[in-house]
Amino acid sequence: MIDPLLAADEEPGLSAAPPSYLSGLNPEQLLAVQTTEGPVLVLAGAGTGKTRVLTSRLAHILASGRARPWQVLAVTFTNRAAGEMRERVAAISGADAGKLWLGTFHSVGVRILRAHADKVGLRPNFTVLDADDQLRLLKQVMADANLDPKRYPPPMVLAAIQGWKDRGLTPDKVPDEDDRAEGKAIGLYRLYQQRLLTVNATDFGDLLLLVLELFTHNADILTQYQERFRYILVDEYQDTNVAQYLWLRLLARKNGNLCCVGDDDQSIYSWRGAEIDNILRFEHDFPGATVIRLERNYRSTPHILAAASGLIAHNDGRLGKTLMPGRPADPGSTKVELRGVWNGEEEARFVAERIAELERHGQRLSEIAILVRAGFQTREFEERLMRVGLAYRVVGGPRFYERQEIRDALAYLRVIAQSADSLAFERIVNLPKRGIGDSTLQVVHKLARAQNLPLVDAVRRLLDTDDLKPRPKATLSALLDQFAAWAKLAEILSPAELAKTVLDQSGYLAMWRADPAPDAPGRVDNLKELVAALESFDSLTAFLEHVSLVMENDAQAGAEKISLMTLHGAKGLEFDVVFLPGWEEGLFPHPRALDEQGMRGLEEERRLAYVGLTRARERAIISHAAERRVYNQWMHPPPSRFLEELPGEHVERAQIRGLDARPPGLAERDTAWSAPKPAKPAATFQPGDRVFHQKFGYGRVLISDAGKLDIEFDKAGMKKVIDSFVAKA
DNA sequence: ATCTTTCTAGTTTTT
DNA sequence: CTAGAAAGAT
Repeated sequence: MIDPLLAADEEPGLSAAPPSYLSGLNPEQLLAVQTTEGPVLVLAGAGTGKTRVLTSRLAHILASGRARPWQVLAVTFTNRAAGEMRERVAAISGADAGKLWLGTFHSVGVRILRAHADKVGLRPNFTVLDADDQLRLLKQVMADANLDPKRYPPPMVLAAIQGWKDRGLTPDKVPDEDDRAEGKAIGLYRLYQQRLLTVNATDFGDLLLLVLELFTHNADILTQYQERFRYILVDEYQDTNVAQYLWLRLLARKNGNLCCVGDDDQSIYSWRGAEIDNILRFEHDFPGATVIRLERNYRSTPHILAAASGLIAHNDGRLGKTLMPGRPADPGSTKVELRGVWNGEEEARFVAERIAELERHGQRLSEIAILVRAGFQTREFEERLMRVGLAYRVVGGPRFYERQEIRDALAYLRVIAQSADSLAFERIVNLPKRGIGDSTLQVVHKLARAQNLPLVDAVRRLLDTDDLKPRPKATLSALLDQFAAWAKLAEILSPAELAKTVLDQSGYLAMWRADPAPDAPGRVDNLKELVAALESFDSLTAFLEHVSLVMENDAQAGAEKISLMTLHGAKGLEFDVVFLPGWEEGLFPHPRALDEQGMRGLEEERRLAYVGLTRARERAIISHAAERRVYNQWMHPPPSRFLEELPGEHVERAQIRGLDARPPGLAERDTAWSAPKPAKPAATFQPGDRVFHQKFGYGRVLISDAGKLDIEFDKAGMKKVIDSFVAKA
């Protein structure tokens, strides 16, 4: 309901005081909240109160009676952001925030798609496949097409398909010259889409692409949504891809009330198809747009702000914002701290010691974060923190729903909810072991492919023939009966009860109980946890959708623990103290980003560094190691080029040394030099030995003759090498 | 059909 | 190094 008093506030002269949700906003923020009509681009620098503006704007639109909750579409980038926004809008404007169309692009997409599934060839209970299933499906399609996966690596083909989907391209719209895998990829894309429809499933990209298709081919449906959504809000606009842009354009075409909030300096998802041009071109795409800049930063100390600004200034192609300190300079505030260490181990020790020290001075652990470039870097810190007894949590680490036993259990539920889900069926058809092996499945696959059937249907038909051997046939027949029985049970049991029954009767739980492996009990526990998680859902489909779209891992949020996460994962968060380890060439900027994207890649890495720095309120502590072991290989990376780009007057080197001198701490810690890596024993090599060479990588010895080796290297081919240059692998 | 061994290839970020 | 696939053994 609209509060008439609040609505009256909009009438000039009648209002006694501005509504409470407007108080405390600075002039730019206020403008961003109150400019409700027409296209608006809000360029919100880090820490400038973006979330506040978004929620106030939503509240304002609702409270002023401009729209009812279900007439507002608000899309965010993460589920976390969506949840937070819903909560805050509810707190400000009271009722009905639950009726807002508020969620990620993908969750809004799936909602629309389920309502009109028939229009795109799906049934409403379609499954959303995760990355793993996508790849398996593509591998099957490629096998059917007799394509050698060695020659055309499935992950590359899948990446191409995803890239096309991100750009809103269906198979027939992909230009021939964009084809990959020697002209095979477009055809595979088409077959892959066909197979998805057959098994009544979509992948992530489809949640955007198919909605786009739905809208462009059904003018009436498009109109319906255009009229419904009177106001559209988009968060993190810099990370939208082309498909999402086209989506928004279609939906906003009618009334034009599109407000996009973003920061071009924080665009870090180009590898996922994000198109930074979307935000750079907004004024061009939406003529007459109002552009509002939020440049007053209330989060970080002036030193941190200046360091981050100085760094990002090295990027070209920015819209240009200048972050101004919104809080007074505190004479006691520290500069950005920079620390060189000997190796990764010492880095972890340094960070842990520093944290312990801060904690002694009253710093809360929940306000400390260690932000790394790549997931594997967390391990060293975990080990150290565990050893010294500092509580931590890894945010976005291995996800609960991605564990093997959970995926297996989910596969059972998926088949029950949607029998055509062939990927799920295949996963559990022989789990626990039922004697259904390759040869049997081969027969099933052949029929399924020939007739374009889901696997279950293919099995059902084969039961009437003699194409299957008697024993597997009987087993499959029993299994299908079991599935039918469970499907019936699903109608009367709660999802949690159903899951319990299925895990029991299928023998899946018993399988793990009987497993002597040390991790088996943990898996049984996880399965119990899964059942517990199911209890808060009243429909199986709702739960499965939650699993596929909401990959959150926020169970322990708020606990008094250090947060350990990737830089990507930290976007949108803030902490008192932020550690930024691993600022070395070869790690950060990540060479792969450079290889694939060149200058653009470097700029994105720099933005990532910027995001990292601007997470910090009080302290940012950067470190780099002189020596690091990566995959069994010692690297001696120079410090990251980003270090030189930080403005010197806002940075404090912990110990004064030249950037490329030996790392500090070395002279004091003579152990580091006097006991370097154990001296290489003069190893002798036999033909057939696996060896490692600093330059040529791994290889195999073919001939060994008086210290001279002929080696066939995996990558570099045949080389003659002196034996002291290689080590046993 | 399933278990065991051998080999190879891939190593970032995530809705 | 390690996961996953292929090949070989039971």
